[in-house]
Amino acid sequence: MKASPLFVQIVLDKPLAQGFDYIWDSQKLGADPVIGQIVSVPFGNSINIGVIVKVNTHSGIEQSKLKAVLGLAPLPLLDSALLSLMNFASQYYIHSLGETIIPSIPQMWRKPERWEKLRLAKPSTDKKSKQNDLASDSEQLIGVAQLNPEQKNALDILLQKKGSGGFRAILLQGQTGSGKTAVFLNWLASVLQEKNSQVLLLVPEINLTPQLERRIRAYFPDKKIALLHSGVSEKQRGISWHEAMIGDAQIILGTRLAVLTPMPNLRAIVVDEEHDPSYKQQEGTRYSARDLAIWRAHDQGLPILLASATPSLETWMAAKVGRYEHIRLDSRAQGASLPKVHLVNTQDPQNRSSHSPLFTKIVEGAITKCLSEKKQSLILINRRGYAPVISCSACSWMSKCAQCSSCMVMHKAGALSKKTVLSCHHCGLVKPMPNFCPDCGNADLKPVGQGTQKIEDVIEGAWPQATVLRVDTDSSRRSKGAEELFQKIHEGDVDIVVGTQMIAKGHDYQNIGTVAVLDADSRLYSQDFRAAERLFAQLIQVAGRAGRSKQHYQASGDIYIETQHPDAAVFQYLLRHDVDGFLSFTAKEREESGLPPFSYQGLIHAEGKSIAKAIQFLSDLKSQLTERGLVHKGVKIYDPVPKTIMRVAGSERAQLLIESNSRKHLQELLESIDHLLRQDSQGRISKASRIRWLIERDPIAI
DNA sequence: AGCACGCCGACT
DNA sequence: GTCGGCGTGCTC
Repeated sequence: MKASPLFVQIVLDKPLAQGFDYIWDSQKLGADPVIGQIVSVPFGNSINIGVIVKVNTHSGIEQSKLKAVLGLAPLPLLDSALLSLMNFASQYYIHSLGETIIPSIPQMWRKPERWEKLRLAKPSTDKKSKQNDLASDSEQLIGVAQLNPEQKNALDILLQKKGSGGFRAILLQGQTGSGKTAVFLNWLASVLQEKNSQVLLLVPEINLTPQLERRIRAYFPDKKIALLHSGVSEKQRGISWHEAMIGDAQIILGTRLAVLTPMPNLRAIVVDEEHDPSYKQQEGTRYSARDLAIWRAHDQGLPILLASATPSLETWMAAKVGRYEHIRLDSRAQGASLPKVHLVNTQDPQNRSSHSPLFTKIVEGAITKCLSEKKQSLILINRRGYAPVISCSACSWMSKCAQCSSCMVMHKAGALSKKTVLSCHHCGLVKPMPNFCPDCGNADLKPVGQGTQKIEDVIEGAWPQATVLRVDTDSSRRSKGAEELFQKIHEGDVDIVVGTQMIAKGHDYQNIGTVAVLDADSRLYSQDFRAAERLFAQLIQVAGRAGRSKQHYQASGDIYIETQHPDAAVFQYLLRHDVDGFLSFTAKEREESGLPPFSYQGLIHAEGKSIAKAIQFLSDLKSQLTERGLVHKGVKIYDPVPKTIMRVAGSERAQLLIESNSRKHLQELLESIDHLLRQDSQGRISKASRIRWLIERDPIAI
């Protein structure tokens, strides 16, 4: 051990750009300081955890101010590969290194008072036996032998050794049911043949899809799997993360946060449903797990497979220009054929239903037919609750939220609470349903519009003999979670399922005859330029549910889309299941308007007591940037605008969009903005105007 | 971010 | 007289 005093620089989970120096007492700590060590330190008047990023023999800080490192986490070092990923994420997403690293460590390891206990705890060894129980559920074991020629070909391409660098990015594009999962599981199996190797499998928010987990357990009965998603308990997450970190777990299966897991022997990455917006973190360091996964693969020289039926335009274009390899699966693997898509024009008075303005005769007919054939129907409506707004029939009162600029949604008794309530979906405020208009006292308050609850009522009225099940966040919260609801559907006790987008995600249904999407337009009216892309992906996914069937001879299902604009491109391409056509069309549109992926974007969020102040803050920022000559040619700064939902939980929000044809110029500008704003801020709150600000790179919702 | 310190309004 | 508002500055 060295005799001269040592100083370490430590980063903390604070919005402070700099690290802090501490004294390192090798004697007391019983070890030399090493970069990547997780430690506990006193900071202010509390104890924090941090990570060593530098080791020095001197410090620029006055000796008397320095405190000493208190303790060491009983964990291996964060290795240099992980730290380089963290550094990149921190810079790219303009957040401090500490607030990028620390939140990626599970809660369990963030409590220094528990370290001593964890240090003493003997490593668990009896985990493997537990896994084999689940493996008995071998519903979908597909080995190489069972792959169809197309899948085999895809696997062959994946198995080819390409070059020596190791990095490969491959888009595996294939419609639902084409057997993408079987292909990448076989590929991962071959990667895992190398002793101790690890693979990372990223999935969208999957708390609802233990199906994939079961399948993987069945597929890899002798491998240890680390699960890292929101459905896993905090304790288990800590254990899984640790198993990944020490190289004990070979398969790391998780949602976006799993991309930041230390994995010493990582050999391959799969990002399933790579287009899914849930890969973008919407708080803290707002990273895209898909993009970080690609960066990580590139940095570590690994192959990465991006799988999707409806690739994001970004990925699809990269494949088009040859930056990524492109493998396609075109036929449905298990004999099921594509569902027939029907566009139902809700404008046509002939189609109008007597039951509800959201239903059409065509959809009703399809459901009735399904019922008689003993098949299930899925009805999608993307609105929770009974009615999205309540209005007074006498005056102009509407159920506006007191804290937000949105309306409160009526939830009938039973769903959110025992009584009928009004609930704000933005701030969570819940209040009793008023009996009289708060403005004029009129007793006639009318529900306007329809949510899942209302549709459930309508269906129960229209088909009294049918068993109806509602699946949305409300109903799955009341039962033991969505899984229980899905179980009911699988057991066949349910004739008609009503739900939000939730029912279309990841679940395989075996007996669906009809899928109906009510009010598909509602998502097109959004300002966001990606609305159509997202709707298309969702509809293709929904359509996939209709066509899935194990029985070869069973006719494929039908999907009915209710829209006022059947001619819209998104529906026309859907009609033909033409994913590439839609993406080409969208690419052309984006190119003409200079939108991503033909440009790069950053968004400055501002929130404060009044919208005027927030806008003023952003206007000032904009003019400062121009005055200081920080805006390159090719960089466009839009005018500040109020957010679509301007008020949330009492504070008012605005945003400033920045667009650039050069990644580099955008990055430089965002860094300058961070620098500039930090000068007059405490943390991320401006001193002068009390505006809380945030810089977001590559926003997905504008 | 979290927290302490510090200087001005309506309460026991 | 004081409890407490939040503006200001600091944290190694």
